[in-house]
Amino acid sequence: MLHEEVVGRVRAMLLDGEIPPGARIPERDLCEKLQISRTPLREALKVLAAEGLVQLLPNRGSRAARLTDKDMRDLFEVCQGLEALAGELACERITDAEISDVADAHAAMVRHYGDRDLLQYYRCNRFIHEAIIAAAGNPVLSGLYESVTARIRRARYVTPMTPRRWALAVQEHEAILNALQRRDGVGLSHILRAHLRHKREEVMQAGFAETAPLEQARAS
Amino acid sequence: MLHEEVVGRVRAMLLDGEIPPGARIPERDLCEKLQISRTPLREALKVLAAEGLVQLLPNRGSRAARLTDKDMRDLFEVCQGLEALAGELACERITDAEISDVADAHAAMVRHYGDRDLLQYYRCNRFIHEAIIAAAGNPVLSGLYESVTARIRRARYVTPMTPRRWALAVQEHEAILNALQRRDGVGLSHILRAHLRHKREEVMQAGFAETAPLEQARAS
DNA sequence: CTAGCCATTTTTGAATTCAAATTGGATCGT
DNA sequence: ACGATCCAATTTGAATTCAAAAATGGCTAG
Repeated sequence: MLHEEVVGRVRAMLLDGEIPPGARIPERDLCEKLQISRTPLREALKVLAAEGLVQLLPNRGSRAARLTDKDMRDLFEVCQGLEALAGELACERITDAEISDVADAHAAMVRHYGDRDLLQYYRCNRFIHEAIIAAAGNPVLSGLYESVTARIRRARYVTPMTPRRWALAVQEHEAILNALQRRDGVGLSHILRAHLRHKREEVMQAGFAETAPLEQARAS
Repeated sequence: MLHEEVVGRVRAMLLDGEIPPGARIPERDLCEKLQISRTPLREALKVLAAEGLVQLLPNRGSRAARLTDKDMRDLFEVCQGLEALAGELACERITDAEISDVADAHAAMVRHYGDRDLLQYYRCNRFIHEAIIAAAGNPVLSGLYESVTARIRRARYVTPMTPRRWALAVQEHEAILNALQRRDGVGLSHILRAHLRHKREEVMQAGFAETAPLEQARAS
């Protein structure tokens, strides 16, 4: 197994919650689960610690990082900034074909909204946002965006969505597509910022913070 | 030596150019220079690779990453986005005392401009930008900014500055301080974007890209 | 019966060891 | 003499081993 693969596997376990936030990570167990020795696993853990997904405690091993309300706010704020930037750049660089792809995804998303199919709605939603990032043609930006969104994804897609919020989100997405088609970079960046701000308010209000998960439930 | 210390030492060597861009990194040599074994060094290299400072070649070791023109453009663009975001947030959160610090640094910077003391000018310049980032009160943002600026720092501060450009930069900094004192977030973010765009044009025009460093000069 | 202390065990951190891949050079063939 | 191929030596990647730190459990004393 390649180094990057180990990092990817462990990252997925953290993001999927297979290793829950705050849980200790016993190297030995993970090693045999992944069928590797401790050396490559420890390399991966250090990389993930630098990404903010893992917390290293000197001489006491590592834990899955836990997001506080503040962390969540900070991540959303940065995400807002990155998407706004991506929106501006995308309007300068996106091709007609790419706009067409986004329009298709948007149409599909609106259909799923009509069906109240939240899962498929989110799939299209995510595709659209990622397409805008990709259209910015800036790998540094893409990398940071990927890293930031990965950490808030669960919160973003698990928070219950009220009919009121959902309708607003769809409306905002109409504006997003519109600005993109007009290649109105400044307009798009404003809409994206507002869109993310609303999403953040939604998530923060739901109080998703990964606080105090109790070290471990102990069977008595 | 602690893990983070190893990462820091090697990062410094890369950023200072002690290990020049494109140079191969012989693990063995670095190990004895740092007085550690290969295991912790390799952990550090993988972390630095994730940061984009080191390029890992499977089964062929690692090299100090080399920035192309495109990389430089991408990094500056992201930096622009981050500073713009920080500017907006800072205007909401900065204290009067912090504004006062920035004003002092600005005054000192203008004096150094008058003396044509580029080194001291840059010191104040950097302090101001970092103070704005810090005032945003967002550690995620600070971390990304630190990582991005570190990679372009040499280009940013080594590019020769024409009198024309320098005067413009000082003028822009006047506007930056002014917007900050008025707590005009939108205005500040616009000025910062323009400021960074000009800096980027300056650097890109100077053609700083770290291209073709010749594998190694060979004494015949 | 509880609290505090010490020995044991477990787990982490790092050096060493071992295997695999690559590189450079030498030999052989054309 | 030139080129291809094979072998040795170096270097990388990962497992194992060793040492140090922390957690655990038991023991004794109050």
